[in-house]
Amino acid sequence: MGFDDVCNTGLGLGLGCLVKQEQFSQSDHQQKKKKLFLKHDHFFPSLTLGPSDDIYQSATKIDASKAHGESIDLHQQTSSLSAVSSFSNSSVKRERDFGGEEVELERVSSRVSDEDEEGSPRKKLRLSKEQSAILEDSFKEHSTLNPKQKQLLAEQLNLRPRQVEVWFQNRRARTKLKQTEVDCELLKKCCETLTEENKRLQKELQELKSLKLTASYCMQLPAATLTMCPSCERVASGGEGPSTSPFTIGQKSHFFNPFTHPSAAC
DNA sequence: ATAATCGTGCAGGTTACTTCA
DNA sequence: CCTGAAGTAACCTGCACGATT
Repeated sequence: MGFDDVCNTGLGLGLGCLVKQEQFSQSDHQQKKKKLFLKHDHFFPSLTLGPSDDIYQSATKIDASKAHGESIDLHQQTSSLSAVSSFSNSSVKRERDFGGEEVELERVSSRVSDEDEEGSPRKKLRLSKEQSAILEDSFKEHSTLNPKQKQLLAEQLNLRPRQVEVWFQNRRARTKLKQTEVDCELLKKCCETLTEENKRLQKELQELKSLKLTASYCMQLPAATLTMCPSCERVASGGEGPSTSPFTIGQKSHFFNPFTHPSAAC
């Protein structure tokens, strides 16, 4: 009935999530991790990949309020970043670039405390509107980064690769959270629809039961043998067996619908 | 061929900071 | 000015996987 029209999901909570092929052609490493993506990251939510107003609202407001231009903003962030670097206990790790040669990249180890020698708490920069926009564009292209893309983005944005990496991780998490909320809302609606459908069917069942009792009483026949077809008005007794009976109550094709045949009642 | 080890990246969760109503 | 909520950068932990030994 209307359920599919309302829900139109088939409860298949792919729910508008499409497999994004691009994700599987990011890099050799990511191709190798295809299984992992299939498990975790093969949905590409339709609602959250565009620049989400609520997500970027604050950043926009910040920049609008600053009104000093990007250069100042970037400069502030640069100094902020250098401050971060100074206390980040930056362990130098080696990341392979695509030529196979190893490039030394300053990298904040995620397993190392982010306090510097003085024990000052971690600083937190705010990405500028421009930086956010570029990151967002990149995320639209591919929600994961290979090392070279990460490095290029970091250079372009004057950020550390680690910061780009973290931004993408957080962005994926936000996307997933949004999608989960959407899915949850959809499930709620489906649940409500199913509940109503269930109520309606229960009610219909009750009416059918009472109708059946009334009909059997009027015809003075045992309820078990009542097999009259309302359309052809032929009556078959229960003793004739299902093979010879043109219909039974249980047979859907001849099932009497009291709602479409109200005049057939006694 | 197989197991152990290492490096890396990710998801999920948390913390700490910023901004704003 | 104070405060709580929301947003988010940065971090931690555990896991999976591939490469190397």
